[in-house]
Parts: sequence; structure tokens; C-alpha cells
Amino acid sequence: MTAPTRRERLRTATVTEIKDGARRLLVTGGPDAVSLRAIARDMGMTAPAIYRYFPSLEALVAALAGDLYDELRSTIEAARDSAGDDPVGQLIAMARAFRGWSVTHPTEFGLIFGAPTPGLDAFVAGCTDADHPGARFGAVFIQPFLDLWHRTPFRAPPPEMIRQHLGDRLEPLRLSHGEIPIEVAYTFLSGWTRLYGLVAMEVFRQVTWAVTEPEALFETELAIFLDELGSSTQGLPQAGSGD
Amino acid sequence: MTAPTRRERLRTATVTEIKDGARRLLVTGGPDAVSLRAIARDMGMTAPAIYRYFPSLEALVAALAGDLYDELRSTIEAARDSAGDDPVGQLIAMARAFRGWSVTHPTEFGLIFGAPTPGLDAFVAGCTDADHPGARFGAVFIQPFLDLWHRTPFRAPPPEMIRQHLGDRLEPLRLSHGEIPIEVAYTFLSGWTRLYGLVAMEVFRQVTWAVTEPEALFETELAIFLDELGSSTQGLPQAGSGD
DNA sequence: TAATCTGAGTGAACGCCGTTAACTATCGCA
DNA sequence: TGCGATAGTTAACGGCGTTCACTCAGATTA
Repeated sequence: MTAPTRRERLRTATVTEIKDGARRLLVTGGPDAVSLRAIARDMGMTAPAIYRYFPSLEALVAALAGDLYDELRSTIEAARDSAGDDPVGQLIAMARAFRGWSVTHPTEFGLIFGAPTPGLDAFVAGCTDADHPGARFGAVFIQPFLDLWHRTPFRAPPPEMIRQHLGDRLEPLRLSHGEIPIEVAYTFLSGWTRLYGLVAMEVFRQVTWAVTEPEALFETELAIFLDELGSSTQGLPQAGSGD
Repeated sequence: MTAPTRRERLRTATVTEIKDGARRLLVTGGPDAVSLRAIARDMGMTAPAIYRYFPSLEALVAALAGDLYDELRSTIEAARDSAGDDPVGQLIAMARAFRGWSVTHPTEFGLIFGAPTPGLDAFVAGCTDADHPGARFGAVFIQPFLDLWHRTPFRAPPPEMIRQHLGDRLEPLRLSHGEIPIEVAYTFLSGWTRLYGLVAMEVFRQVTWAVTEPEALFETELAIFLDELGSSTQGLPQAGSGD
């Protein structure tokens, strides 16, 4: 609450320097290149000193992963905020921002959205459902869907079909974000899945054999998804043409 | 060509024993638990002996990844072959087989479909486009789409729209599998992306905060995708009810 | 101001790891 | 029977995470 003491300032500075070093190693050499000894070497320290700041390497990586989540979320929120009031335009901007960050930060993407490590798994397990990084992440995308639904309800599978298949298995989602209509819950989830699949396929280089310039596939799928929503999709606004 | 000599038999036996050990370690302890020393220890050998069979740990992991690709592909082909002649039924069986294998083999899935490691990347780079494991994999899924298209063309975005967005960026895909119609190429790619996203989200535990029993979401999406295809989707045949 | 305490950092060590080099023994073949 | 290829060994190097005992400067308190 009060101003941070000198000790605290130095400490947080060192913490961020450690995480910056870890990220630099992650980016330049892949996940296996992140080592306490290398980080310490770059800082002119010895490895055991880092234990004053993180209880283990895995804890450090988990903290870094948390920061990356926040960074990506901020990027997406910034894209939304500069996209005007139209929920569809916001969704377009957010999807593009998600892909843009992921493509320019492939190793970071792999850390947060790739195969869970036993260590990171424990970190995630320590979060409540509402506090789950993915939940805070999903919330950002849900809002435009809700806005759009309240403004001009979009096309969605009949609710009884959703209910029949998914029953109350969507409860975690609906509870953590208020009483949202089941069509919105389903459409968000479907859209998020498709967005994730598209971006993960590109970042993990799983489609290079089929398509050059995965961005074109991304834009196609984005256009078709919004078209299926069936609301105000007369042509995709280009990024930056905010009329 | 001739019968394998005794030496060769012993050699391939050792090779498979090494790969089996590597897989066991992968499954029980995660990717980082796969070490030459541990494998050798389990075999009653010393680590340098493995270098008689693989030039490096990464090469061993790459070979294991190749085997896993083949195993998954065989599983999917078996599901297709026991699904009758209907291409839609085949696609359903194959998608379910893909998810089934992936969910029961999460670490293996992560190895082949997760973030590329610098080492495995080099392995994939050594494949030609048509020889790419993903390409041989995709070919299995493309065939039912082609059959279905030739039997009763399914609904797809207008070809000029696909062409406008994707242009000739689908050429790698179309060339490696004969002159397939652009609608088939697009639909396959879109379907494969959605399948991949759905399964990766489940296996990588990216959706636990939103939905319990991801299988229900999978079945919903599968039903809706086939519904969008708009051909002979009067109710989803359950697995095993092959009439 | 002087004594004390706290926390940052060091150096040595342990047991892992991949990899290389030199060496040995065994198996298959001529 | 002898020889060459092959599978395996031991020893070693450097790097890794982690622990422990230790030092020492900076903050706190009497």
C-alpha cells in the first residue's frame, strides 16, 4: 500500500531481469535452452542466486507463462479498443491480433498453448476455475459475442440441439461469466476452437505441406465463420479502416 | 530382399526395444524424461551403446515420432475400413478414431502435433512435401471427401470465393493428391483444422475451464460440421451401428 | 552511533544428462 | 582357423538443477 522500499524495488527489478533473460533464451534457443545457469550467466550471477527469487526452474517458467498470458490478453484488448463499437469488427480485430501475436511469438505460444508440462500443469491446477488463465482469456472474447447477441441475435444451432448434445456440460463456462444464453456459449466455444486450431496449426507448422501463406487460410475461415453468423457481414473490413 | 540374416534380426529387435523404452519413458514421465541413460538402464545396457543404433537422442525421438504417425494412421484406416462404404460414415469413424487415439495417448499426441522442437523440425525439413508425415496423414482424410463429392456434391463456399481468398495457395495440397476440386481441397482443410483444434484443445487441457466432458463438444461439432456439408445427415449414426 | 539482523549472493558439491574416445569381446563368414 | 565387422564396455568432458554452508553489505533497532 505504501511506497515500495528500496529493497523491494531492487527485488522486483531483479525478478523482471530474470524473466526477461528466461524469455530471451526461450525465443533464441527453444524451451530446452531455458536454464538457470544460462540466465544467471547472462546476468553476471551464479545459478543458486536465482533461488532467492524462484523456488525452482519450473516455477520461473510458470511465472513467465503467466506474464505471456497477460501480454497476449493486453494485445487483444488493445485491438478491440481500437476497433470501434461494432462487435463484429471487434471480433475481427481480436482474432487478427491473436493470430498476429502468436505468429510473431511462436515459442511463447507453444509455452502457453502447447502440450502441458508436468510442472506447468501443477501451476494451472493451483488455479480455481474462474481464475484459470484460459478463463480470464476466454472472457475477453465472450463479451463481443454477448454484445452482438443482444444487438442483433446471430444465427446459431437450435438451442434444443445444443442442449441435447452438451446438456449442462457448459455450466463451468456459463457460471464463470454470468447467465449467458446457451447459443452464445456454444458459438463462443466453437469460434474459439476454430481460432485456436487455425493458429496452432500455423504456428506448429502442421499445414505447410498443404497451403502456402497460412494467413490466407486464416482470413478465409474468419470470413466464413462470420458469414455463418449471418449478421452484417457484407464484406470484411480491412484492418485499420475503422468506419 | 532375401531373408534377414541373424545379425539383422537382432539389430531390429534392439531398435524396437530402444524405441519401446523411449515411449514408456515418454508416457510415464513426459518428454523430458526420455533420456539415453534411462533407456539404457532399463535395458541393462550403458548409454553409449545406443549410439550404435541412433546417431543422437533427437534422432531417436524423431524415429519414435515417425512410428507414432504410422500407428495413428493405421488406427484411423482401420476405423475407416470397418465403417462400410458410406463416405460420411467413414469420416465420422475416422474423426472419432483420431480423437480416441489422441485422448488415450496425450503425450504421444503432443510429440507429433505439439510445438515443434528444433531437433524434430530438422527431421521434418528433411522430408519432401509429398513425403511429409502430415501429407501422408492428410491423404487418408482426403479420400472420403473426394468420394463424397463425386457421389453427392456437398455444400461448400462458392469456388470463386475460395479462389479469391486462397488463390493458388492450395497448390501444394492439390498437387500432392491429384487434381482435386478446389471445394474438396477447402472443405478438407477446414474440416481438418476444426478436428485438430478440437482435439488439441482437449488433449492440451485448454478447455477444462469451460466445459466438462469435452467428448460432448467434439460430438456436437462433428454433427454440426456434417450438417453444414448438407448431405445425408439425417441423424448421426452411433459408433458401431453399421447398418 | 553501535549492535544486530536480514537477505542477496558465492563456491563447492551431488547426481543427473548427452556425447566422445579408446578399448574389448563376440559373432559371422571365408 | 583366422579375420573383420559389430555390439558392447569404461572413462571422461562439460552442462544441467539443486542443496548447503558460508560471506557480506544494507537495513533495523537499542
